[in-house]
Amino acid sequence: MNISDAATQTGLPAKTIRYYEDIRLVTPTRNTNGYRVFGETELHKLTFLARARALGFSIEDCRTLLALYEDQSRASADVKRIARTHLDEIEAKIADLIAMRDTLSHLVQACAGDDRPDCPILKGIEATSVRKD
Amino acid sequence: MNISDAATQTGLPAKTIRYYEDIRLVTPTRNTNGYRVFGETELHKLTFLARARALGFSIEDCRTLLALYEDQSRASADVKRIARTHLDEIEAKIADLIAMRDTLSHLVQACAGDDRPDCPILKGIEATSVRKD
DNA sequence: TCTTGACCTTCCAGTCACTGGAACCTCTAT
DNA sequence: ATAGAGGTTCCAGTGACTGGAAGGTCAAGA
Repeated sequence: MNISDAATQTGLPAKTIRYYEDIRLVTPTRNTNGYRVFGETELHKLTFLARARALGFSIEDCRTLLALYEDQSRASADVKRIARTHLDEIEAKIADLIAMRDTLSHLVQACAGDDRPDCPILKGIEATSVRKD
Repeated sequence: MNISDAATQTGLPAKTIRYYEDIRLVTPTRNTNGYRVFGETELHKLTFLARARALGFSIEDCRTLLALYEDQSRASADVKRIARTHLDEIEAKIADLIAMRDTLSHLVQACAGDDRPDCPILKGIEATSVRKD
């Protein structure tokens, strides 16, 4: 299977797959013509990577998770610790964004949005800081 | 006022302030010794930037907002449009993160997290895609 | 006066995870 | 034979800083 088929199968851009080989996340073999060949194993790994990335795991987390995925004698505690940490980071980001949204949506609502210069949004940026509970 | 005082006043790292000068967001004057001098105007601008950045506006949005902030004959509609667009992006990010969180927290809950290899998280990454409502 | 240490300066490189583009090679169909 | 769709490598750029090296400047104390 060539790279563009692998891209279609996994939903990853071909560029990204090449990048993943570059940083040694996958190791496709090569044809006599130099083209990458993706077998079932590499395709599985790419799919795993695509989904782990969609869950927001960093590349380095993905590398570790992939190693655990392939290690039949892993401890699930190792996986859970990584996932738990990542989950906490996601929660923190959500909280940050909600604080931003709340501040900003108040300001947007207060702004007439006409051709006059008076603007509660600019005043708000001048005066307010983002509240984190 | 020297850069470290400006940093303290605004809460921005000195490095960041230098960077903001580099990309022409602020234009402090210079002392005879070459040190940057921050007057009231530049300090105001830095404070405005720090707060706009805390609300998640991009640097380019900040540049535009700053120009509007300084323009006494602005139309508040211009400000509102930028803020509204940004607000939509924040909402989208929140939705993405909540989808990730929901998927991931289910997987974490299902995982025993002991020394056995059986792991619903890895299985979940293998099988599940992130649901966006 | 000299020295110490805390400032300040510039410039270069690195971060993260790709992405775009140039220049070139290979395969398939007409 | 040629056109077009694939493939390859390599280099540079993204956003918004951040770290670090190498060196200039200043105020206080011995």
